[in-house]
Amino acid sequence: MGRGKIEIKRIENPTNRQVTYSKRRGGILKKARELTVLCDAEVSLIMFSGTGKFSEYCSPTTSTKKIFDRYQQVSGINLWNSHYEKMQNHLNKLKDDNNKLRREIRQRMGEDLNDLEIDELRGLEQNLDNSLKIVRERKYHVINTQTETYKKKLRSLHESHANLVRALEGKDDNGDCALGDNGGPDYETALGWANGGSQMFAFCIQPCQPNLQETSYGSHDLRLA
Amino acid sequence: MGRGKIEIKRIENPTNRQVTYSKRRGGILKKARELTVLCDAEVSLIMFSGTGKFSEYCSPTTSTKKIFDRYQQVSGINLWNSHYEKMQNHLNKLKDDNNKLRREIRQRMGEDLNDLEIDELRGLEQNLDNSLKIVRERKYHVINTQTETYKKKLRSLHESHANLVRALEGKDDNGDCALGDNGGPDYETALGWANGGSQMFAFCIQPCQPNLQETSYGSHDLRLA
DNA sequence: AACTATTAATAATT
DNA sequence: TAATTATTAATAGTT
Repeated sequence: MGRGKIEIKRIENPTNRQVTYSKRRGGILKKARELTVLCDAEVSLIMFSGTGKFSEYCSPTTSTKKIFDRYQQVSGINLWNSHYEKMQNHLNKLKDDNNKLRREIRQRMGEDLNDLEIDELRGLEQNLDNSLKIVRERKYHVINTQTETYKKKLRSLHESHANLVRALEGKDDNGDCALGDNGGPDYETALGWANGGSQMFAFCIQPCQPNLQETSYGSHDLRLA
Repeated sequence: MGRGKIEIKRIENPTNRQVTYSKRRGGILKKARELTVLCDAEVSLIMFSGTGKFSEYCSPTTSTKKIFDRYQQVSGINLWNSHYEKMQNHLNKLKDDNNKLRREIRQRMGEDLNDLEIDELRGLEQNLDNSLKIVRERKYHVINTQTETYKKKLRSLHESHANLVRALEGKDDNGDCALGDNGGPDYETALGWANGGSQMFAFCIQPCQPNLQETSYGSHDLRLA
């Protein structure tokens, strides 16, 4: 298509080459646009001339980035991987670790036991038994500590109350009370005991089927009970 | 260029559209090739038809990835960043999950209990207790199943032995024995019992401090004991 | 950059 | 679905 047929090989004359590039660039861009419109295709065309001049076309329904993403999906070539191979490996390792950890937790919850050999089962049993003892001990320790705290507060409250009664008995029968913020044991703190107490003794009530979710050990359910 | 001029607008007939796509795709690919050779340009052409069919051309002196990299340099649009960020976020989430899972396992092993509230402790205790029961049950089930298998094998062995003795008593005192592969209970299988047996009764010996590593529940240590 | 002779692409048809 | 062909579109060489 021109004044004569040409061989498809590099045009040696630089000026000619540049001119031809310019003309054909226009042509192929037009073709890309037409293909997009006529056939509602999505096209990305990127060109660099021999001198490094950059041109592109991208169908208006999409973006170069989207085309790239799609290109990867379809071609199976992951362009990011080479860039971020280490990260990808790290990611895969973490995923794998997570799966293993989840499996261990499931097994520690009595699920997924079918694959375990007898000695693995024995090990798990032994381990759970041991852990249970430690947790139980810790629980009693916490309960004792809290109980001690509440006892002290209660004692302090009693004392304070006794002082109050004594003070009132020493005064006239007028309802006015001179007691202000004297830095002594306050009622608010002492009353906090009521909440702590309900938690403290709640351990007697235990649901038949603990609803373990995430790492809450079903405490929310218990708290509501 | 055809039997008639056409308007550049979407071809409504799907078959026609598909045919035109196919033809023009070939045309534009050829144009891209020619531009590459004639003007030593670098060209990347990616096309998706309306039905999702994917085609591409890339100048042989380069690669799609190189074109993308160059495209970014020239256009200033960073195509990797958003991906990098996504990956980074994913990575962080996985790390976080990982830590939570590890913490849960530590707590299920009786470690790291200091941060737990009393009701969380109670939940954990309850959960461990429950899990222990399930694991124990499963262990007994496995032991029983194995025991039954070994019992059957033993019985079969005894029978086979008795038959052998009877056969020998009925024959002359010559050492020759006519017993061949008669498909009866074999000694190999029966002898396998010895190994199984050592595992079977090993559950009486339990180490004081189970060495839990990975998901092995210290079974390797036990196996060596 | 514009022109035009010529080839190349392709729309309609088979 | 794949060839054929009449026609338009692209463009090589020229101005």
